[in-house]
Amino acid sequence: MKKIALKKGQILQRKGDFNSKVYQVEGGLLRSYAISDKGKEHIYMFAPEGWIMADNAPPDEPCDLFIDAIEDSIVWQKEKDLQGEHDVPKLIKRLSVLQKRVIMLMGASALERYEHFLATYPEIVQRVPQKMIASYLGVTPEALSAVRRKRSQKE
Amino acid sequence: MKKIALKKGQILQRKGDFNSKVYQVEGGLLRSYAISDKGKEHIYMFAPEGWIMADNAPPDEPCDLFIDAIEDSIVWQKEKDLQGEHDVPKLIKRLSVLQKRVIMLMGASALERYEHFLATYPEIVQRVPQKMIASYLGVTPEALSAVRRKRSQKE
DNA sequence: TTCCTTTCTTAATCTACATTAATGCACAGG
DNA sequence: CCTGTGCATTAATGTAGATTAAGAAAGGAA
Repeated sequence: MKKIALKKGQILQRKGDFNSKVYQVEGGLLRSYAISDKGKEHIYMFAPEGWIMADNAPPDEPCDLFIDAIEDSIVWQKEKDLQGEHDVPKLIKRLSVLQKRVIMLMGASALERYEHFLATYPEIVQRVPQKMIASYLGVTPEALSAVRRKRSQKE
Repeated sequence: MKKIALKKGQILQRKGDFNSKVYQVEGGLLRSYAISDKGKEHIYMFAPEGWIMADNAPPDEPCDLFIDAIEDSIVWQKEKDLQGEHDVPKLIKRLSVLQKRVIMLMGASALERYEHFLATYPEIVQRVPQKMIASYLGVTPEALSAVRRKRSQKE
């Protein structure tokens, strides 16, 4: 277990790395993202203080995600120990959350995705640039801007 | 561990059930699906013989998915034992697959999704009605029909 | 401060997919 | 056998969101 201090923008893990670690965020804000074959960046998740960030790849396979710091951050790096005190209920909870996200992605409009983001990450809306929120939602910054305009008109 | 014989169309699990089970498919074909608040059906996965089918909900939470039989089927029903011989590497593998699917869903066109489906389930294309494939891909049957037409023209 | 780069927003146009509707087919029940 | 019901396909029209382009606002480095 190792403590790591990160500068904003610093990369913690690259796609293709083996033996990816688990990061417990003590302060700051991380993101993980994939880069498609067309070169587009898709943010997979955010992790503010108190959250866990990890690629879900098995340790014998290369990981799929990049992880970097959106703000200066402090994280604890842990090994993914296969055996041992692996918290099975926590793994199942992760599966459940992912499953819900898949279901959501299949049916939801840009507006609904934005509402879902707000519900999932209420504390970080102000700390993340719009274009990253758009990337997380899977829409363009222009589309997100339109969604926000419509929302603010209604209230 | 209990053996269950299912008729085509028979429902094995409903959304909202607690303590959902794990099903090992010995023969036939199952599907799991969600129904959105607008009443639309989204197929989450298929499970032909040899596959495992389960909702990923923790046992203390209601599950999200319906499971039913696309063909007459035989399945083994197992409890989700929290403790005990839970296969952690297998759980991690499931996470990894789900993560890849999320990334795919965020960036892929209807054509790409169809290619992905063919790669994932090569053995069942003939056994599943088009409209269910469309539902799995998150597009309408009409859109799938157009994709298939384009593909066949090219080759 | 000034300059430069990046981000956000607005608007015009384009495109993939949804919706609606009509038609042809297959198969199940009488 | 006829007749209904559901499925697949095609074509038309509609629409959410992508793309392109331009200008305004915000942040960093000298």
